[in-house]
Amino acid sequence: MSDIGTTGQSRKRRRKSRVTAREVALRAGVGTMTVSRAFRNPESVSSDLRARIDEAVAALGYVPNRLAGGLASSRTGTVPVIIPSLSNNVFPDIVDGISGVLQAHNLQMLLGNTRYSLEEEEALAATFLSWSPDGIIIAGTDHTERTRAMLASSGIPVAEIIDIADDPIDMNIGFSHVEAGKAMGTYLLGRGYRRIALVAPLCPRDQRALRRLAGLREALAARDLEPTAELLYEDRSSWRLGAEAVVRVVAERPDVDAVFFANDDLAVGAVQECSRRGIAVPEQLAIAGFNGLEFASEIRPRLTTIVTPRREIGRQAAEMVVERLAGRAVDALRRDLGFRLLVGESA
Amino acid sequence: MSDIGTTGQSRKRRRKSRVTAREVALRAGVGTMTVSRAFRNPESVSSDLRARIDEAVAALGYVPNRLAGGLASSRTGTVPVIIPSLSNNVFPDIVDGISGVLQAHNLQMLLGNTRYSLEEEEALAATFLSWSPDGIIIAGTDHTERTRAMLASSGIPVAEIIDIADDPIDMNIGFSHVEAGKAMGTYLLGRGYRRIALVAPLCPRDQRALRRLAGLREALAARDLEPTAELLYEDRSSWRLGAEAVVRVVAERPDVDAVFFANDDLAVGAVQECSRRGIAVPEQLAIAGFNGLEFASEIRPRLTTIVTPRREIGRQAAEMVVERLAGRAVDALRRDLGFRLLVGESA
DNA sequence: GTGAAAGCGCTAACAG
DNA sequence: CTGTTAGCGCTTTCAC
Repeated sequence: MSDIGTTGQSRKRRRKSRVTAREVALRAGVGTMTVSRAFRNPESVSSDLRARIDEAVAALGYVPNRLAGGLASSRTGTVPVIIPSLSNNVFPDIVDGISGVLQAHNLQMLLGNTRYSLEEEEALAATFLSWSPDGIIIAGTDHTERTRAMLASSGIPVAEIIDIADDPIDMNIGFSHVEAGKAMGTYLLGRGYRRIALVAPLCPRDQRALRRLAGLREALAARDLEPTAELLYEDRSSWRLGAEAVVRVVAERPDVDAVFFANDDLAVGAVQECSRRGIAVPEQLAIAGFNGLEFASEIRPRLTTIVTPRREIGRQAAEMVVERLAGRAVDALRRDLGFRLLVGESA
Repeated sequence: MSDIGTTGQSRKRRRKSRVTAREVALRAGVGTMTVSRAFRNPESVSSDLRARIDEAVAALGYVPNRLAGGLASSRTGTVPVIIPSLSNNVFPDIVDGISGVLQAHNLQMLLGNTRYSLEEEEALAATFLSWSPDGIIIAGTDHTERTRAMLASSGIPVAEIIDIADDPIDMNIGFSHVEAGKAMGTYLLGRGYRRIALVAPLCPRDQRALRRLAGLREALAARDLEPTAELLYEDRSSWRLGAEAVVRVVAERPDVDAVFFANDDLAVGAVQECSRRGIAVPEQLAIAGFNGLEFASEIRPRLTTIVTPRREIGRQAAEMVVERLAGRAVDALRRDLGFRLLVGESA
């Protein structure tokens, strides 16, 4: 309607119909079916025809239309991955693990970002499902009812990752955030800390972070203790936020002897701020983090934290999906990969 | 073929054909066309029919098949984004900028990761194009011939981002990495440093990092100087790598008075290592980074670095694509967003 | 405002 | 190993 011919920059709205398999077939003097086969299973076509097809494909610049292929075969070779965030360093690791496996099996990964919103997650799930994916990997085990229903009735392999649930939709691989929090709590108590503060982001929902806190509280409760202070932030976790948080904690509750941060970003920011303010870590204040990101061991004092098997979670989740797609049964539908306490010098 | 009926976990290979628009139409007592319209432009359907359709959709759990829709309309509402890495903190910022805009315009972002390989980039481009995207955003301006050809002939809006080129495929938005490197070089020279070492990752190719070095070399050359040392690493950049690099530089060339790291990760690792080894920064050794990531200003001494307009690049790139799709001409096809020297205490 | 017909480009299923 | 026949489920186009 508003093509600006003169500049040449406004391309034709109606994309010039691409080269089709039939054109290739005509040029190569074969049937379209043979072209189709040559693409998906070259061995199933005689080398003679294959050569002629290859020539035609190259000459015409043919690119198969996957929409048509998907519509006809109802297999698209795509596996959407739905995660809450990209900036959180935790997810790139997971995604890397996933993409390596998928790529090796000629599956295309589609990435969706929920920004920690269950509503956006639901919208993403619906959109992705409307693309007829072969399988789907989704972070977390907390979803809206509709999301669960859609995924459950989709008929494709669904892998929920990072957290573990009692009633997964289908496959589930991760570790218990409650147990991890408890482990850290037990460790801190074992080191003699008693007045422990908790700091976590309250992203509209980061249920997992909250579960870690719950676990820590459990550990305290087992000794008839409770957190000396709790700080929940709305903002996205960052070093700066951790720095601010530790300052607030110390100001409001000078008696606190240890702070558990729900993630390493916060914790590292706090450690740095302490060193700037001359607060001795861990003598005056112990600091613990969560995730075991690279930089946690690069600062001094090294951060005491929980290392999570992120890449492995991604790898195994993708493999489970791949196995299913291959028609093979998956031996363990629910896998708890655990975690590891990494004792640094900060707590 | 190998359905394992007993466990129930091996779903039917042939997914039970989903609810179609016709079933909805039958139930609502309308034509399929009306169902289609009700979905895409509710206002164009009488409220009476719309209500009946809504009821049927809800009752049947109808989800439109986008493959069929895309095939028929040749518009899919998708915009693939091809980037070299996710773990590099630079890209999440860009992707965030992009996704915000796309989401607001009901476009779906598809993310592809090249791992800094032009071959993988080519494969990704081909795959994505085979999904009939509405537009495409791709990091960098260095591509294989075939990638360029495919993108150029695709007929859709193509935005190359982060770097700027003399002959972009279509739209181009970013900043000059050469100029940025030069700016840093000029700054370091202005501060009196003369024996400057360069450290960069030699990811099978991170042309942009190399261009930053080239720019710095230019600045030196303008004063008849050249780098005192150059260290190129194959591995992925990390704090650890930066720490190792600075140790090597100091060991091999104790006369070096400043080190330019091609990214902040390396630089921060180096600063930390120096503080551990008692090397005074910047008195004994000045350190400069590149990108302006959050943590660069959270360590002490604060890192001197170049802040790049990552989010803005993503935002504008997406907007350009959106404008094009709306049929409007884009005023500036090539945009240099510049960069900003952030002077910290490290150099 | 609504519907009927005719594909979009590919692949499943069969026949040869 | 190769070709033919039918669609996949939607949207375009054009009547009504």
